[in-house]
Amino acid sequence: MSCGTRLAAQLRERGYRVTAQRTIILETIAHMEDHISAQQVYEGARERLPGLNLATVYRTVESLKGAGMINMLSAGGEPMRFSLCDPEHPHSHLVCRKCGSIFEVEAEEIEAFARRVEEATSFRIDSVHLTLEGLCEICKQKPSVS
Amino acid sequence: MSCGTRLAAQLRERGYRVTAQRTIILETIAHMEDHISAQQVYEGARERLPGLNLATVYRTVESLKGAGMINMLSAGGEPMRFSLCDPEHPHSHLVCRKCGSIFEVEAEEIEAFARRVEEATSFRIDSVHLTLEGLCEICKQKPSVS
DNA sequence: TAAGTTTATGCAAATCTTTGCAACTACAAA
DNA sequence: TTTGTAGTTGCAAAGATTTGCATAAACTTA
Repeated sequence: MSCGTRLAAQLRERGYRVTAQRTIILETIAHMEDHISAQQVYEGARERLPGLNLATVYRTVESLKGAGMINMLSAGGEPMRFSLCDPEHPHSHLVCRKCGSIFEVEAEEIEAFARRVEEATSFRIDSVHLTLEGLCEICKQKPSVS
Repeated sequence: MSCGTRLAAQLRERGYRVTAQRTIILETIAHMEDHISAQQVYEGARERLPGLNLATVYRTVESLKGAGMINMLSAGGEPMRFSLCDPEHPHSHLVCRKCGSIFEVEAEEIEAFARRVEEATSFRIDSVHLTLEGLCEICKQKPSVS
């Protein structure tokens, strides 16, 4: 079973229709190393699906997030970025608000926290999103605020 | 010492200049009950400072976040919302992705997690942001995806 | 308190993201 | 297969957010 097929099955399983757009957008995100922006997803996916529209990219990532298949990350000021979910290794993001670099941090205990909240409230939580913002080692050297 | 004066002192202390715009925007956010959008901050603040520009609101909330004085919350799809920080009661947000309702959840342990990450890495973390997205009690009744 | 330096603001334009609507397509059921 | 229905997409327009640049204001130092 190919990577694309598996992802498609997962999509369908969660009640979403499997379309060429969704499949290709998902694969585009899956194959990129880093967290990528809507524009990058658009450009990458369009090589395989020329008629693709940017609005569809936005709507699709929204659906994919709803299906719990991707993560969305909005680092202060910068446009939103996406990456494939890895349920085995939940992680949070460490973002430098000066240079924009992004690091991933293991965060299983955050998942545990979410499960406790889920039990304590009547919510069904299907997406956990922790971002730690600050200054990276390099940027914190130089003072200057703004 | 009035509320505004205290906030202004806090701003200056952290290296930011105290301007009428910043003071009024901060007070506007402080006096609102809920998390409010840029547009609402703009409208509220403009009653006291008619010449105010929306771009200034955006730049100011960015600074205020940098100063650790406000929280920013982007609930799936909806525009960004802001609220005053309460260092005594760090909290995370529980957002329903269907009806958009927002609840606050105590989250001191998340702060503790951030402090550990800060020790383990070379980052200086000055803003912690946890959002739990899902379906609230009411919305999780009705099935239907999209 | 006046001058000088640096940062913040307003304005307009650019970018990023969402939305309304009509045409299209996936999937279920016949 | 064919048909019916509901969910998706493309397109264009609207809405949200950021940015460049010239001017104005805040803070520092004398």
